[in-house]
Amino acid sequence: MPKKKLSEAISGGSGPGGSGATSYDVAELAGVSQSAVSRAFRKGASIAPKTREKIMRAAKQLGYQPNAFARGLITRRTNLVAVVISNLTNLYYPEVLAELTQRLSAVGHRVLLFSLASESEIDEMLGLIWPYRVDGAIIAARLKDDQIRQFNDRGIPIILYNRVGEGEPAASVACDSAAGMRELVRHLLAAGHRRIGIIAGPQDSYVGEERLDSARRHLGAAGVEPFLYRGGFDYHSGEEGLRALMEASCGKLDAVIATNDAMAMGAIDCARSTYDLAIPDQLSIVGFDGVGPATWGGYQLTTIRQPVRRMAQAAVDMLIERIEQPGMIPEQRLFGGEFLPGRSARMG
Amino acid sequence: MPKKKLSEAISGGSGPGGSGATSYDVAELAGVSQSAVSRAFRKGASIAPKTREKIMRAAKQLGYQPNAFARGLITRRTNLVAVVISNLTNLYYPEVLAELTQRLSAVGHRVLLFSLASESEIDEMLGLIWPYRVDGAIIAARLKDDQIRQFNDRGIPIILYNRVGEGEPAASVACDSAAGMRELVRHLLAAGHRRIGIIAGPQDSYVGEERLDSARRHLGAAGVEPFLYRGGFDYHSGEEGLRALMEASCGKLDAVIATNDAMAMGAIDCARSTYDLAIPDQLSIVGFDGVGPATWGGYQLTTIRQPVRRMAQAAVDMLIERIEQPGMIPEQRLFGGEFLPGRSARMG
DNA sequence: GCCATTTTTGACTTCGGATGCAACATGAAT
DNA sequence: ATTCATGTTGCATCCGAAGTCAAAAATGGC
Repeated sequence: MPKKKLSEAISGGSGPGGSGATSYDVAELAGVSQSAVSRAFRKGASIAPKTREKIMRAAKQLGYQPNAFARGLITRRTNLVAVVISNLTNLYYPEVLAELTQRLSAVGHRVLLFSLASESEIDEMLGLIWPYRVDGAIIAARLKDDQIRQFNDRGIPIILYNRVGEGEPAASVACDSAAGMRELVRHLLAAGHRRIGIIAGPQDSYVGEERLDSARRHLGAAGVEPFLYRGGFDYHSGEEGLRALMEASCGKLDAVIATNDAMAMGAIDCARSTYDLAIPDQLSIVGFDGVGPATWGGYQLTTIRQPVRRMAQAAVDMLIERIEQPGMIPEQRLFGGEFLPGRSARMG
Repeated sequence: MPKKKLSEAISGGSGPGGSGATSYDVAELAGVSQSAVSRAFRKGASIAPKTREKIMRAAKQLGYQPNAFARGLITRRTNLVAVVISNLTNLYYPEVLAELTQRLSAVGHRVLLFSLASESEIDEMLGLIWPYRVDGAIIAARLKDDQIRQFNDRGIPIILYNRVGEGEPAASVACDSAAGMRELVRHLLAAGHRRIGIIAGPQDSYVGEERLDSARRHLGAAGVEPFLYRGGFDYHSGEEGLRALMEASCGKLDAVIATNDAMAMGAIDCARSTYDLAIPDQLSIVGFDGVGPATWGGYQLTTIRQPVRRMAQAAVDMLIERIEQPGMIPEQRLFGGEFLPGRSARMG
C-alpha cells in the first residue's frame, strides 16, 4: 500500500475526489492492522474499547465509511431490499412505499426501488435485481408462478403485498378484500339499494378481481344482479364508469360500488357535475382503500380503509424473519379493513 | 476452486439455495477462463462472437448474473443513484419519483430510495448513503451547505430538485416559482381582487418561501397587503388556513392564494362547506403544482403546473452527464410552469 | 508455406473489508 | 514464579468480477 494513498485520503477529507479512505488508510493512521479496523466497525467483534476508540477517531478524521460493496461481497449480506411497485402514480402506493421505506431503514436495510410502467416489464426487471444480490424483496406487482419460483430458487425471501401466489407458495400480506366488500354490500343492501352498478378495475389486477367477485357474490345472494363497468383504477375511469352505468341502467341507479377510491371519487364528481345528482341522497357511492383524498371534505367517501401502517410493518417483519432464518414456511397474513362511514352512501 | 462448486451451481439453477453461480462456474462449464466470462458480459470487450455465444449459453443454464458487488468493487461504478425525498405522502412527489425511477432505469441505473420523516434526519441518512458508493444523487430535500459539501468532497455529483444551494455550488433543477406566482397574482389582480389571503407553507421549505415572497412582492407592487396564514403544505392546513383568513379579514376575502395545491383544495372544500361560498363566484382560490387531483372535476383548480416529466428528465440527464464527466460546472436549470386556468378563480 | 499483423485468450493481480487461526498480552489462580 | 483462561491482535486468505499483459491463435499478404 503506497504512502501516497494515505496522504491523499487525509487531504481528501476536505479536498476534491476525497473519501478514497479505506480500512488500510485508517489502520495506518491509527497504528493498527486492517483487521482491527474491520472489527471496530462490526458490533460484537472482539476488540478492546480503547483500540476501537482510537480507530474511530482516525476514521472520523478520514471520513471513512466501510465500503458496502466489499463487505457485501464477503458476507453475502447486502442489506438491500428490493421494493417493486407496479404503479406509483396510483394514490394508494405512495403511502405504502413511505411506510415500507421507513420501517426498512429502521432495521438497517436500504430500499432498492423498482417501479413498473407495465406488468410486462417484470421479467426485465428481475434481470436488474439479481446482480445486486438483495437480501429480500417486497413486491406489490403481479408475479407469475415461475417468477416467484426464481426468487425461491435463488433463496431470496419475498413478501407479496396485496397479492397472493397462485401455485408457487409465497409469503404475503394483504387486506381482506372479500370481507371489506361484504361489509360495503351489506350496508348498501340494508339501505334498500337494489339497482347497483359496479365500477371494477382491469382484469389483470388481483385485488381488483377479488373485490369484484366478493361484491357480485354478496349481491347475488340477495338476488341483485349488478351492472358492470371495467375501468383502469384511475379517476377518469370512475367518471366514464358512472356515465356507462347510468346509460346501462337507464338512469335508475341506487348505488355504485367502485373497487377503489380513485374511481369512486371520479364517479362522485361525474354524478354531481354531469347528472346533477346529490350524493348520497340520490345516489350512494362507495370505494375501497381509504386513501388520503377520500376523507377530504369534498368527498367524505364511504369506503374500507386498509391498515397500511400495520400491513407495511407486517411485511417488513415477515421479511426480516425470513432473511435471518431462511426456509420458514410461507405465511399469509390477512388484515381486516376498517369501515369508514363517510357521507357518500346512505346507511341502512 | 473445488469441483463441488460447479455441480452445486448447476443443480442450483432449479434447486434450493441456487444462484451461487459465479463466473468461474460458467467458465468451467463453457470450457474457457474466468476472464473470458467477464469479457462476454462487458459490451465492446475483445472476445470472439463464437466464444461469447458459448459462454452465454452456459450462463443461462446456470442462471448466472454478474455480481454487482464484485463488479462495483473493482470498477468503482455501482450504477446506483440515491434518490432522497423528504415527504413521500405529499401528493406531488410520487409523480416525481415515478418519473425519476423510470428515467434512471432507462439509462442503466438503480434507485436507492431514502425518504425522510423529518428534515433533521438528513445527517443520519447521509451516513447510510456513503457506504454504498452511489454514482450520484438526486435530492428533493433541504440540504445545508455543509451537507452539499460532503457530496462535493467525495466527488459524488448531485442534483437538487426544486431546491437551490445557498453558498455551496450545486447543480439544480427547479420550477420557476417566482414567475409562476407572478402569473397567478397578475390574473387575480386583473379580476379586480384586492382583499387577498395567502396560505403559505412552513418557513423551512425553500420553494414555499420563494412562492410566498413572489406573491407578496407582486401584490405589494399593486398596493395590496395580503393576509397571511402559515400551514404545513397538507390538505388540513388549507382548511384551517381558510378559516383563519376569513376571521382575519372579517369574512371579506376576494381571493386566496395557497402555495401548493393540497392546501388550495383544502381551502376550497372548507369555503364551500363551512362558509357556503360559491367558488369562484364568491371567492377565488388558486394553488401551485398541478398535481393530479387538482384537475379533477370537483376542484378544477386554477394553478401552475410544474413540468414534472421534463424536470425529471433534465435532472437525470444532468446527473448522468456529471457522472460520466466529473467536474462539470454546477448548472441551474429553471423550468417555467404552465398556467392552468381551471375554474376556481375568476379571470380578469 | 512463411512471416507480419491483428485478434483472442488465460494467468495473475486487484478492489476493500471480513474472518479463521495462531500469536500474543493480560490477569487470576495456584 | 508458573500455569491457565480469557481477551486482543495481526497475518493470510477469501469473496467475485475486471483489467493488464504476454502468450497463443487466427488472419492476411506474398
